Amino acid sequence: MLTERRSAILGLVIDEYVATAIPVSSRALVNRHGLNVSTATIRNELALLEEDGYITHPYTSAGRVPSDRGYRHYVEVLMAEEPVGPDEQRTIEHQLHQVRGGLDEWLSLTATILATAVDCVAVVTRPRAEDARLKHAQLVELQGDLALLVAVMADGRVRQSMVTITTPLNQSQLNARAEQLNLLLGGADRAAALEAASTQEDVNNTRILTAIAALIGEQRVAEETYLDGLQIVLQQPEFHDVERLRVAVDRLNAYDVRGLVEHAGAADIGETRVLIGEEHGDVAMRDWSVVLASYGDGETNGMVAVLGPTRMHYQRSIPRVRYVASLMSSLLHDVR
Amino acid sequence: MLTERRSAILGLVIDEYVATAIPVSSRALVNRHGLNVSTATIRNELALLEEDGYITHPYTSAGRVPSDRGYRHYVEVLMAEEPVGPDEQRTIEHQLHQVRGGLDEWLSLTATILATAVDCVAVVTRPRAEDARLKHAQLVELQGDLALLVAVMADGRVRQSMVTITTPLNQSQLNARAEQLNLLLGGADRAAALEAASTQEDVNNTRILTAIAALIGEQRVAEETYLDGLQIVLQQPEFHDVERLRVAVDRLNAYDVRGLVEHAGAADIGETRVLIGEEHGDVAMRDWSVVLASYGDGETNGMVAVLGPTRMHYQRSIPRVRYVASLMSSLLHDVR
DNA sequence: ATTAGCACTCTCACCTCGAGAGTGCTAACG
DNA sequence: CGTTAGCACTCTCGAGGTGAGAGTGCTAAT
Repeated sequence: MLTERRSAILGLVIDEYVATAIPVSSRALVNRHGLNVSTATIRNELALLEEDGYITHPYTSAGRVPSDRGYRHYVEVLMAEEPVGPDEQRTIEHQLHQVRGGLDEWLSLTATILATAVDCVAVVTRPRAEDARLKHAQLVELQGDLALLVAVMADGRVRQSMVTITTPLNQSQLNARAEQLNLLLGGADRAAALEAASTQEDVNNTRILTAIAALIGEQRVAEETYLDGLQIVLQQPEFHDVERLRVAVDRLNAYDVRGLVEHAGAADIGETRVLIGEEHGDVAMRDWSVVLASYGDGETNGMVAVLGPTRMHYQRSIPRVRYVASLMSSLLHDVR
Repeated sequence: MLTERRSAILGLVIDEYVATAIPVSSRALVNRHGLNVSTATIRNELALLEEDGYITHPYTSAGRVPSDRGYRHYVEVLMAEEPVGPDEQRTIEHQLHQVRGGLDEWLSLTATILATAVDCVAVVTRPRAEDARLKHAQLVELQGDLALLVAVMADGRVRQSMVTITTPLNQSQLNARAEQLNLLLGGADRAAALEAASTQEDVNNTRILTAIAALIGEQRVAEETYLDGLQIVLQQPEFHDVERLRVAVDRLNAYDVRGLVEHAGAADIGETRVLIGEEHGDVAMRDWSVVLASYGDGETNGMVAVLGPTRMHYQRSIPRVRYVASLMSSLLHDVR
């Protein structure tokens, strides 16, 4: 059972540990929070909290460290979110409005801003329609029998690939051909494009349509996720140790952001998901937590997330991830 | 003066140090290379090499470590390149032919292959024409007064940006407009596009042409350089120390590859440049060396480079960088 | 010019040891 | 019965000390 007092003590333990990264002792709790009980009483409570699995012991005579379960309780029950103050909002919006370039630059800046705001690794994915549809295809003459196919998707993604044409066509012929196929396809998804490809008599049309289908279905993690903050998170005291630092660098390099999104499921817009330690399924990342939110209009969506040690400042990171996601939603809305 | 024997000894010191990462002693040299002189003689020679600045001493009683100057002499005079054997060639070519996707995937795979082949960080830049020229522009209707401008460059780059149109145009009107501007521009470079923009009566044309000019001139490092091997190079013994490891991660994240290319100058196709330690001008990277080569047809060029500690296996890395660059040149030629 | 010999220097790994931080338990207290 | 003082016990951590080992640099002999 989690009495009220015990619960409050758990909150203090977590606040303290998050702030210092040092296992917290009964004394530290009494001294630094003006409790009216003795350290012995606190020790009794701590022992009970440990029995219930909310905290642990690195070794017999060290202070207490929160467990995944402890953090979970904290995030769901105890924590008071630290709102994004007006100044901070202004700073973030100001930085975002600096962007002169396109969407990419915007997304990558967002990752940087978020990373510095919460001292974690930040990940932002490019907005993407659930079911990808073609908006417009174009063919550009390259050389001889080679043409460049450029496909613009309904969500604004632009993709290209090369297509070999059996008989060389000049640019105006290519234009005509593209126009013809655009009319034929008119907002097709991948399946429809493949279907169309299979019913064509003309070899070139089949090739082009197949290539279009491939582009519609294509997933390119590298170009669709923007990431920053590796150096920042590695400053955290948990990485003062060589081995841990090396492991962290390795892990973060190999870390599969796609897997993360899939495991978290599509968070609803406005909602924030928190995955603590082992909760996100990846054992290799058991010491890491993830806070993520989706943004977009429900049709075309992207994701904003931060990745940090389980000893993360949830009070700050959760509202900030939520704020940035909502900001992205509205900016995206304004642009469209 | 660098007598023949002294020079040979320098070679041995470097071979030894490159292999072990341990400062090399007079004894190690005599034992491991069957020299017919005593350690004392070697010590005398080492003292003279040190006087001339080819090697140094971490502290009074440690072995010798090569200096930048020592490596430079080694690379230019002493070194025997380790050729890329037929097996290795086959493996590399085989891996490269696996690629199904586009140029990007190809470049990123190249970086990975090179990184594992030489145990360094590998950098590959996307081929790019010296003076960027437009090949074809296209406008796609998005929503209301917003259109997506897609520009294909002569070197195959595809770039997009949004353009606001004063009065909404439907897709076929946009097509016509694009066609008109394509005819007007016909392979223009940035200056010509700006020139054309300034002489237009129509506001929309001016906007579109200005946007095209911006796209032609745009440099996007993130999307034009492919990098791999961070984890690999960090395995090297020099990074067993926490502080060095952290510094290396920081540095490599912040490292400005563009600056590197600029400082190295445009290496001629077929030529390999080596920048050792402080030679590349960036003090922060004084412990790092760079081996780079250009590839392409002289018009449309890219760069291949590896980045590693000055204690790099130059014998392997130089021929491998050269080989990969020439491979890229011919593959690029075949595709075009 | 080469070399054996030797004194000297510096590092590194290892050990010990005591201080300090914390806990857990017990017995007493209101 | 919850709370608390007291105390024994455990474990870590840093300081200091030490000896072995690795290497050099010098000198004097060949």
